Formats: sequence, structure tokens, C-alpha cells
Amino acid sequence: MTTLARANLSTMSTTSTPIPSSPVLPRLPEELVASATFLLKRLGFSAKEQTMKAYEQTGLHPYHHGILTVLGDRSSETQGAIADALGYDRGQLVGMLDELEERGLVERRRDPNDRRRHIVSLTTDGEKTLRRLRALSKEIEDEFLSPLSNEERANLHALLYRLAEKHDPRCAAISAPVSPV
Amino acid sequence: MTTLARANLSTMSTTSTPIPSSPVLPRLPEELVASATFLLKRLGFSAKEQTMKAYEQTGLHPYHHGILTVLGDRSSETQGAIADALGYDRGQLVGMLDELEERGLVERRRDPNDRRRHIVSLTTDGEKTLRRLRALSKEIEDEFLSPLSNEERANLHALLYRLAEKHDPRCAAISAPVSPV
DNA sequence: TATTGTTATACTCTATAACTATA
DNA sequence: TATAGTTATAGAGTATAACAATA
Repeated sequence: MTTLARANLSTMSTTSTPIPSSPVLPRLPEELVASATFLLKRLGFSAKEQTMKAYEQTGLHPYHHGILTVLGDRSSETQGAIADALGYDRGQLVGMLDELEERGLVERRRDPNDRRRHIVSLTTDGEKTLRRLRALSKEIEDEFLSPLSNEERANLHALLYRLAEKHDPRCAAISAPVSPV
Repeated sequence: MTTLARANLSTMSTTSTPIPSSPVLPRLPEELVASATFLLKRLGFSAKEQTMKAYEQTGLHPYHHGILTVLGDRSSETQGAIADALGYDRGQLVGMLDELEERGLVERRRDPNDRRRHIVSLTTDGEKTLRRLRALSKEIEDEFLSPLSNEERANLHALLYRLAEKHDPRCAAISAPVSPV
């Protein structure tokens, strides 16, 4: 606002006649914006930022949501299976599960058949929290995709999915492709 | 909301999996893969990883490319303008420019009109390196988008750009002037 | 000896703010 | 006093490896 106007003025005053066509507005080189990969990286970062911001109110991180989702999907899993499914490091997962357990959202019990293993499952509170996080995620997604129509959103998803099949094989292990609108 | 067809396979109960190469790939919950935002975050990360990997051979980082591109586009800029254009932190930029300067790719000179400022520009070697990095980036992009046809790539880029206009205003069209409020 | 979960360590980013020299 | 560039530092995040219990 005022800082922009001031910067503009000072720049104009220091040089005699630079290029009058564009104002001094910080913009990315066209060349970079023309790259889909570049946009993908920037938007992925924006999406992550916005998601984390929105999750602050819950006291949980998006990766907590990931864990709860896996457990909601498969009812119970060993820690190793959870880590592998999400691509998390097993050592890191321990701390995340500690936090979820402290809040009473998941519980760990020893596998009687292999006492090295912990079998993790959702508590009732965990299921409730999962439903809340699902709703929150839907809000975030709706906001993030708001510039696009429903058809465009489906189109985008289909294209991203095609890329994910190749670059993020964990996404591709599902049998069927996306059904367009 | 179910844009994906139901996965018909349970975890490990199937023995007739037609894919012989990979054993049992741990998969993400369908619910997550169904989210375009989720895919965007994962793919953004993959793209970043692959780019950094490819840049290793050059001894430079992708953010170095960003800086060189800005300078190639605008011939010379102050450090603050470079940082603002790319969204980098000014403090961080100093170190990056040190590295580029040590390699003789850019040069800093004092602005005689305002001796606080450094005006940065490409050297001849810097221009050559920029051309090399452009070619490398093109290769990376081509590889990353390889599952898509040319038309699909253009389609994807258009959709991503629409999102970037909202979430990463630095990407917004050059022609769009700012209405001073 | 290999594997599951755990813990500790070290290294990379990033964000913040103090500092200088100019204005 | 405010700004451009520089430097230092602390915190988060991440990657790695050592470790105990069990197979």
C-alpha cells in the first residue's frame, strides 16, 4: 500500500526514464510461470502452508490426519504398516503416535503373535476427531480450488492423478482410474 | 465426493495380483488420493525432490536458477528487488548471491545514486550457465510431465495458473495493473 | 542374524532480529 | 528515523544411526 507507492516513487526519482510500461511490482519472470512444474512446486507449498495454518486451531498437524485416516480406513495397523502406507519415517512416527495417544485418539497394544509389534487403532474420540478433520480438509480444499468450476476440479484431479501414478506410486496402488465428471 | 472407483482389493488377501514386479505396495487411503490438494502437495514435493536431485550435478540449487532467471529477464536488479520478485528472504539471498559471485556468475556493484544498494547483474559466464540451467529445467519438466500429452500438459498448466493467480499473486499476469486503494 | 519399535544425535532449513552504512 | 544489505542465532524439521526386545 503506502510502502509500495513509496518504493515506486523513489525508484522513479533515481532514474531518469527507465521503463514506464510496468509499475515496480514484484513479479516472477514469465519464463518460470510458464513451467507447470514450477507452478506445481509453488502451489504445493502454498497448499501445505494453508493446510498447516488451518490445522493450528485443532492442535494437530496434517500428518496426524494422515495417520488417523489410515486407521479409519483399515481399523488397525502396525506402526510399520502405517509408516509405509504414508511414506513417513518410522522413527518420526513414534513421536506422532505418542501425541495422538496422549490425547486419547489412538491406542497401542502389543501383538500377541509377534510381541515386537504394536497394533494401533482409533479410539472413539479418535473417530470423532477424524470426522472433524475430514470436514476441515474439505473446507480447505474447497477454498483452495475456489477459482475452478466442479468440472475443472475433476479435470485437474484426473491430470494430477496421472502424474501421481508415476511419481508417487503409493497413490497408484488403487486399481481404478479417476472417473471424470 | 467419490471421484475414485472403490478399491476392490483388501490389504494382502489377494493372491492373484497381476503385477509381478512389485510385491505388495503399501498404498495410501483412497480418501486422501481423492483430494486434489493432497495430490498437489505430494506432487509438489516430488517435483522439488527430482529437481534438486537433477541440479546436484551442476553444483547449484534451483533457487540459484531463480535468481539467474530474474537477472536474465531484467538484466540488473537490486538485491531487494530480486528477493521480492522470487519471494525469498533478503537475509537468505545474501548467501546465495555470495555463492553465485564466487563462481563468477553474477557481479555486485554499488548503486552510485544510493550507496546502500547493490545492483546485481549477470556475467558472461552467468548467461552461459543460465542457458544450461534452462535446458536442464526443460529436461526435468519433460520427464516429469511425460505421462501427459502436449494438450494435457497445456490443460494442466492453465488450471494450475488459475490457482496460482489466487494463491501465489507473484505469478499473476504482467498486464494486470494494481489498483491503488 | 534380522526386524519392530524406540531414542539420541546431527545436519539442514528457515525465521528472527541485531548490526553497519548509508539516506 | 528509515532503509539496504549483512551477519548471527535459535527453532523447527529431517535424516541417520545406535539401541533393546523379540523373532
